[in-house]
Amino acid sequence: MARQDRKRPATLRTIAESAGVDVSTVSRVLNGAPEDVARAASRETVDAIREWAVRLDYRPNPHAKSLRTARSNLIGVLVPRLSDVVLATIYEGVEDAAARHGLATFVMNSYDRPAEQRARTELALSRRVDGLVFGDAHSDGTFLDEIAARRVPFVLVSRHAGDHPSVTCDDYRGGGLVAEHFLQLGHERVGVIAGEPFASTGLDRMAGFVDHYREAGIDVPAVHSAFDTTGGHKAAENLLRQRPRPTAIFAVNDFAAIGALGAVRDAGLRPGEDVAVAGFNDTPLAAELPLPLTSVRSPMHEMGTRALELLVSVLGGQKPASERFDPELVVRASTLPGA
Amino acid sequence: MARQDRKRPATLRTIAESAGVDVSTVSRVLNGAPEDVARAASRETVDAIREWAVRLDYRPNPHAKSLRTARSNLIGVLVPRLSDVVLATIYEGVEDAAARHGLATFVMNSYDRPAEQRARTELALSRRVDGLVFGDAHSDGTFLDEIAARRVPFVLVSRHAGDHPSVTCDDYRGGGLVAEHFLQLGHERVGVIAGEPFASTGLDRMAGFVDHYREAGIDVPAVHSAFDTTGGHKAAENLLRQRPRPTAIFAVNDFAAIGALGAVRDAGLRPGEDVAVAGFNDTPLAAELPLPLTSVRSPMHEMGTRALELLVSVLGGQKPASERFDPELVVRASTLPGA
DNA sequence: CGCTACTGCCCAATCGTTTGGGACAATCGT
DNA sequence: ACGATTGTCCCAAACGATTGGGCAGTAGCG
Repeated sequence: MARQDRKRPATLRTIAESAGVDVSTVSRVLNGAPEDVARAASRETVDAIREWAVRLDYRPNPHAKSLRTARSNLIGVLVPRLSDVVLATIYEGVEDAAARHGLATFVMNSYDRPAEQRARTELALSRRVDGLVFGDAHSDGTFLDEIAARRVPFVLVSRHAGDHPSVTCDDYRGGGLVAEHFLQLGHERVGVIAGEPFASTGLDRMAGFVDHYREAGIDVPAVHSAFDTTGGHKAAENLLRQRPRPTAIFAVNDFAAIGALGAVRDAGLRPGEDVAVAGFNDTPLAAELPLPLTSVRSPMHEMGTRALELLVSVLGGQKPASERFDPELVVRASTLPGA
Repeated sequence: MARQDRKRPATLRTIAESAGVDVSTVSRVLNGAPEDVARAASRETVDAIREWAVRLDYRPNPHAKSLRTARSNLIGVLVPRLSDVVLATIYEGVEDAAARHGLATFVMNSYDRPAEQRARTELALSRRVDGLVFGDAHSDGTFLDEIAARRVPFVLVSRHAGDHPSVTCDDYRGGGLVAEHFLQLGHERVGVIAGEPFASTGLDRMAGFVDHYREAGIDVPAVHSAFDTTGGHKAAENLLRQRPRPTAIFAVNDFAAIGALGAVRDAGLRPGEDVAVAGFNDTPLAAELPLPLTSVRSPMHEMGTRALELLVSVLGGQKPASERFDPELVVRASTLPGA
């Protein structure tokens, strides 16, 4: 009988003693591949062991397993900020996929600060993660190169950098879509709120937008900003000060766009009528805003799941190609004066 | 010399061999309390060991440590949805505090579904967490009682249930604040969007509001809804169908409030002028909305950190008292027709 | 000088798994 | 009938850390 039915959780040994076999046999039966199992014990022994395992409510001790196998099945995820719904959604995708692969994940905020990125990464490493997902890659800087040089398996998500494997949205194309839309509406005097200068998302979206306009022979002023409402607000104020005033503003992120709407209103102008505003990511809020926001939809959840899967293949020793998802323009009242 | 300078990470043994002492000595020096250290080795040995530790870039193997000590220093956190900025912010607080206490955390979504709550909790337990933080407590149901009966250390955050230790906002008072505000503005015909019927947050906020109005001799219709924009939108449509029509709506959550703003607009009414709308949580967006939203501020981040600290004291064998934070009304244009 | 009390270490067991290598019988092929 | 094969298991050594209990040598004490 099990020595300790109540006190401590069942171990391989408890089962082994109950079933009258060796712990190695139990281990092979409970965890081996089907063929291993067959080789490890007879039909009846296998059944008996399995029965005892459920009866004793056996759960393998992950620490023991990790210690022995030198694999933690743990993935660290770094994001600028979890309270940014975009990153939270991407993380949900990562976590979903990880669960399906039997991996555990944990997130940490880096606040887009290089020092924190380093510190958090070291922390993750000291927790012996098998790999990392960076949602906060900076396109400048050498941090990721150093990590790669140390042979740490990782992938990027949302932002890309260097030629490290990444899963992103085709941000350049997304910016182009907005430009196309604006041009169709006849906007010739426009501005773009470009986000942080180190994030490929903002940079690409801006570039796609600007390039498209340039093809139409129009130069577009861009101003960088934080990715939040306050950042967007301030940036929009700047743009609105220009003369002649822009009739449309593209913010590379929904929150910045909301801030821009606020700035337009504060300037005594009617958002959507006097100044069209478009955002990016098609956050759940965009559709429900008092003035519904035109935005570019990016598959955030899916990007997260694909990133995790890419990481799995990296862990498998492969060197997978980066992936880029197609964005989709969702037109709403904030760019439709007539509506 | 270390047998393997490059290949594998340094262990106590590597250091022991380098310094010419036993691993037990190294262990005591590196991890013991100051007095232990003094008893374990001479001044010079201690220095030598410490020196080797940094030189070899030693990081304790958490799996070995957890296996031996039967303590994982891991905390599981359950939330309805991480892409809800309220919960994400609370989690950030939890994570911050955990880091300060040398604990690691990981989050999981339960989507407020009992089956997921159970499954995720079991998962956390099988990962051998030291304790849990539930951000998704249901006030009905017996799940938490069962967990408590199993002696699993946990605390609740954001919502309370039964008399399990919890860290919440004084939601009842928060609801009262809004009622007070509405009454001062002269609203006699009002409605409340109450959120999910199993969440103490919504229930308390509604109760505080309704009770306050009842004291003024006015009955308030309440309608439950999901905590998101769509839920708020639908609920507001219902309320707006009533005759006479309410002149003010209290949504127990900012997202529901935003949905309500949308519904008001869709009904051909002017939000803030024809129908005042107030929310709850004072999400960063509230202030930046085209029509800034009156909301009740709750200290989300702080609630998270306090919850973790409460859990720490539970882990220390104590039975701490629940904590309730004071909310604060932030009045903005959505309830100020003249503004 | 004999006894105790430190000081400064080391030994060895233990946590729960995994895994290479046998051991011992029964069965098979020839 | 004899060696080879196969089916069933067991042994024992890790993985890296913690921790109770030694055991020398030196110092202090009467």
